[in-house]
Amino acid sequence: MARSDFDMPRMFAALSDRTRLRLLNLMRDREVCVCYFVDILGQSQPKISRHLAYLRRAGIVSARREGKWMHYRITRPTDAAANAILEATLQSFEADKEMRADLAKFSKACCAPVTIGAPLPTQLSPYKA
Amino acid sequence: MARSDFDMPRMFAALSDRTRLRLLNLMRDREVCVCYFVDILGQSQPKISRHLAYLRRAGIVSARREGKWMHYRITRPTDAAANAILEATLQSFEADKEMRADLAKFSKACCAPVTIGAPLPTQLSPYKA
DNA sequence: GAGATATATTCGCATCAGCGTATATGAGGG
DNA sequence: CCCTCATATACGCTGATGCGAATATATCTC
Repeated sequence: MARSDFDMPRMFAALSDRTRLRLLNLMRDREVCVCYFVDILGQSQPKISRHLAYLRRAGIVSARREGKWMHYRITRPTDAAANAILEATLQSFEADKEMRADLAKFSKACCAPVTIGAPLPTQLSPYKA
Repeated sequence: MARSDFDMPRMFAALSDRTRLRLLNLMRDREVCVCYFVDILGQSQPKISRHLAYLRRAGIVSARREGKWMHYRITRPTDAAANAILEATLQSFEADKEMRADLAKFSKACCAPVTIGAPLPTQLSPYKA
């Protein structure tokens, strides 16, 4: 059930940036290493890192360290409404050209014989509706 | 179907403010006159007006003039995903104490023998899921 | 058209977001 | 330890946002 103390405006603020939406798109079904974000979005590492921190502060993603690498994944909000909103947002990416292109680049990067050097992304169990 | 050129970040930015969410809550099933917003939220008229303008620029609400009064109502985005997000957001208000209190004040204001002086809100046909 | 009412806009200010650049932290390998 | 690599954070700048206060616009009434 929904918790009335969830900070909805904060979540919306986190979603109000194109770069952050692209990051979420890449994390939709898997845990992703920061270096993939940098490579695929073609943007500076500090910028990516800052946006990931923003998403983390909003409670939308969580991070896990593995050696030198940091893996980010989407954290499902405990608030039911927030979760529904996030799900609808993620679904909207399917109709977005750039988002699809990002995912395509992602598959390419992960299937290449020599990867970026970072560990391969971990496929997560599919979300329950 | 979803239009890929819809400005999703802009919509999220519009939703990232508590005051604007409260305005949307009051408009959920009806057209509402500005003076009701001012009365119920207990905030200054320019502030309410500015937030309504923000919502309008984001394409979430539209306005209709009736004499001296302006009536605002929610505009359903043509983008399907945006519409789903907006719907989930509106539903989330049902679990929110302050939102419910706002609606209660609203009923009271509209059922009072002498209203604020503004025209009564127009009930809109229920939205289709 | 003068006054009253409802609403919108402007202004000035404080705060915050986003960016590039530079630097700090943290882990691994010699 | 020192070096390197991956990532995070600090700094300084610019532009946007939110606010109260004041002012402008639009409509109605007389």
